[in-house]
Amino acid sequence: MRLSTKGRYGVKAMFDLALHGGETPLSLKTIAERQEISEPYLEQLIATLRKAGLVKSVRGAYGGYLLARHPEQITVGSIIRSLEGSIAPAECVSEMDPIECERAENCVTRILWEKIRISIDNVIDSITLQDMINDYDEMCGQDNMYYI
Amino acid sequence: MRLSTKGRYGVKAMFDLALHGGETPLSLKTIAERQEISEPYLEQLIATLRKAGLVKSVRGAYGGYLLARHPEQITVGSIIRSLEGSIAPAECVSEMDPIECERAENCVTRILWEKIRISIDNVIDSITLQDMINDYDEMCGQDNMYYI
DNA sequence: ATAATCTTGACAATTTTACTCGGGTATGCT
DNA sequence: AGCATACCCGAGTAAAATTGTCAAGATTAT
Ligand code: FES
Ligand code: FES
Repeated sequence: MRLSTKGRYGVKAMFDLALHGGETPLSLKTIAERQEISEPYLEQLIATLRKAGLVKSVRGAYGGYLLARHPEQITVGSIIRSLEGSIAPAECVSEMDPIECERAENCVTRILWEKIRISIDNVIDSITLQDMINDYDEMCGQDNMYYI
Repeated sequence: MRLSTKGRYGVKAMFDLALHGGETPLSLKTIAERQEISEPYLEQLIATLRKAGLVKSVRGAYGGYLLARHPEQITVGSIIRSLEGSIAPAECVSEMDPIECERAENCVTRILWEKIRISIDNVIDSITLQDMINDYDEMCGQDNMYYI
C-alpha cells in the first residue's frame, strides 16, 4: 500500500507550483531542483498532469508551468488519481477500470476493499493544495523562514 | 496504492478459516482450493500469519490451521499489516520502520501521507473477521446458499 | 538567430511481485 | 513399525512494475 514516486513527486511538484508559482510560469528545472526530483522524470509526470488539465504550460524561453486552477480548487486526490490511476486496494473496486473478478457478486472481501477505497478517497478528495499551504504556513510561522 | 496478493490472499484465507474452521483444523489444501490460491504460495503467506500469532498450526496427519483467536478479536488490519508491513503511502510515515527523509521536519507532504495512513488504519483496524462473516451472512441470507 | 524551455517517444536498470520447487519434520492410523 | 498426510523451511526464478535516462524536435522571448 505504498504510493509510488509518481504520486509522491506529483504532489510535491504541484505543491511547489502552488507555493512559489504565480502569474509567471515556473520552469521544470526550478521545480525539479527545489524538490530534488530528476528533471527528465518529472518531465514525464508533469506531462500527465498537463493532459489531466491540472497545469498549464507556457512554451519557449522563459516558459514553464502554471497551475490550471486556484490552489483551493485542486485536490490532492485529483493529482494522485491522474498519476496513479484509481487508488483501489484491488482492481475490482477501481472507479476507472473495474476489472470484475469472477464470483464478484458473492465476494465478501470486495466489500472490504470498497470500504478502504472510499476511506482513502474521502481523505485525499477533501484536501486541497491550499490546505497544504495553510499547513505549511502554520509549520514555519514562528521563525518566518522560507523552507523548501 | 494497490494491495498486493499477499494481503488479499491473506485476508481471504483468514476469512475462510473464520467461516469454515472450528475445532478441527483446516488443511492448507482445502483453503487453497476453496479460495483458488496456489497452495505452495499460500504456504508462505500462512507461515507469516503463524509467526504473527494469528493462526495456530497442527502438524501431522489430519493437521492444518486454526484461528489463534476468535473472529471478533482478529482485525483485518492485523492480517494486512503482518503480510504487507505498515500500510504507509510513504516510508517516512511507516509505523514499523519509519525511514526518515531528509528535511523531514519541514516537509508538508509528510503531513498529507500521515493523514492518509491514519485514515486507512482506522478502517482496517475497525473491521474484524466477525464483521466480515456478518456481511457474508447478510449477503447470502435470503436464499440461504453457502457460497465459497 | 539563439538560448531557453516544453514535447514526445523510445529505451534501460533496478526492484518487487508472485510464484515454484525440493527436501525436511511431525503425527495419526493401521 | 510403516505409511500417508500434513506442516515447515529456504532457495530460486520469470514476469511485471517501478524509476528512471536519453535523444531529437517544436516553440517562443530576447
Ligand atoms: S476480490 Fe474482486 S470481487 Fe472478490
Ligand atoms: S516525504 Fe518523507 S518527510 Fe517528506
